[in-house]
Amino acid sequence: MSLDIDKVAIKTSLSSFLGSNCTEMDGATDFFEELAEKAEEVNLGINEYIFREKDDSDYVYIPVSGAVMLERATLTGSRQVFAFLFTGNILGISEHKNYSFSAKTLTNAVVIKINQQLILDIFDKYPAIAQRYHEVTRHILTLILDQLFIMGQKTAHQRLAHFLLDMKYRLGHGTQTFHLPMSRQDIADYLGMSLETASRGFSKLKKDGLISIENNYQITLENYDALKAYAED
Amino acid sequence: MSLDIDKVAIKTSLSSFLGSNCTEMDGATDFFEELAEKAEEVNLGINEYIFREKDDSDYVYIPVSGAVMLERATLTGSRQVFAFLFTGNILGISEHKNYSFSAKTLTNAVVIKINQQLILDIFDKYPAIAQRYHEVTRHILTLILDQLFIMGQKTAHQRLAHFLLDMKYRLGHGTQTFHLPMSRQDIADYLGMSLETASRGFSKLKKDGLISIENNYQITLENYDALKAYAED
DNA sequence: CGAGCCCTTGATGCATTTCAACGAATGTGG
DNA sequence: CCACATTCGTTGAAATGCATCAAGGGCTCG
Repeated sequence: MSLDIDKVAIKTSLSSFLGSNCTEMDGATDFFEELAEKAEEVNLGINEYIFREKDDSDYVYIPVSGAVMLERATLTGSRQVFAFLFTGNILGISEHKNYSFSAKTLTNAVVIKINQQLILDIFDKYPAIAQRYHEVTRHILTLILDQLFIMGQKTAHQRLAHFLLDMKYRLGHGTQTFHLPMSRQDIADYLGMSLETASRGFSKLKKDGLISIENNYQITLENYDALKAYAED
Repeated sequence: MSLDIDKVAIKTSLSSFLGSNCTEMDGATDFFEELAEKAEEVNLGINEYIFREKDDSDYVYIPVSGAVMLERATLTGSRQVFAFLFTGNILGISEHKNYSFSAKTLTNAVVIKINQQLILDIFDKYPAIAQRYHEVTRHILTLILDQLFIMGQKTAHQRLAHFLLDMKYRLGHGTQTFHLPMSRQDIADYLGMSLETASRGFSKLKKDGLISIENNYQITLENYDALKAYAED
């Protein structure tokens, strides 16, 4: 009965992105059954593209495990990273006809793949789900506004501090230690700085005793309050 | 019958933001009637706040005339401008319970004020309108992503060039000349640079023959293609 | 005509990028 | 199992872009 187990995983992921309170909504149970039936799981290796910019945006994806990066490349070879996504996040929700960025795995990953049209059809049956879906879109919009705010305001090192606080929140699972799945270059492209400046930022925060670093990717926040104070001016 | 004239203006603005094709949608006519009946027009002076960050986001606004700026202030007195909005744009659509930024007029302005709950109620009656409304939200999201992209990639002068191209598109009405309703400081806070850097950017573009400037605010693009090439690396 | 505001311009210092070299970790084939 | 190559991160030095400080100029409005 491995098929059923798959469907359980899909339902768990769906409810994690829709919010736990969603399971008590009218028609939510039916909705989960129907969507889980038609969604599919995809296994991906490291550094694989889930979709590319300007591809037809026919699908929405939800990572079950692993980490994903949203990026856009320029003509001249530079790159902007828009977001890092982990388990329970959602990709492609805000796209119209074509994706406006590429999605690339940072690790091996399993993602749920759902047809957009399927979701639109389901909205007609379950208006409460449609409402929740668009709340998620609006939430993403406020997250991007926050990111835009940070990009405009902060110095490079402060932006890095802010990034680490965000990663602690999303990857720390209640602890001060977490593993970064992305490279220094990825971080630099996310925060709008050079690789070297990102690296120097890590070194400075370490020297000041705000963080400690093991094997480049394992980070511990040694003084959460001080790091927060540093990030916020 | 000045009231009826007001309602015509409201309907015109609604259709301009919902897209002209929307008037041919099922139920659109009824929708316009109903919304225009319950919406109200507000007259505002220059430098007035339409709403402030953290106010209850009970209303959505659509400028009929004038220009509006979305901004967020920091504890330390600096400021990030998120967007400049003109006739037919919409404000507050993506907010959940509280606004995540303030909206302030740059000029005298007339805006249509619509209750959010009213819109939600109307969605139940006219699903096609709900669909279109959420398309607008998604479109706004892609615009902010573009802005984030620019903030990360470009040098200060290139960001300014990009800004001017955007303003030409939105304010030029097909010509190469347009009037900027915002100050150098507003532009600087939008593009994440100092007032002086913004000013130097204008001077440089003028010196290079890409633009000409009358009275500080009246801009003409003298060489659109060259400006575009400059903006895009 | 004068006051006040905004914009421009110059000079200086600092933050960040760029160029370059080195070091650590990982993987490969002999 | 050990050279070797490769990739990625760190660090230093030089150059550059931008912010800051400061002064002056042009509009606008009373």
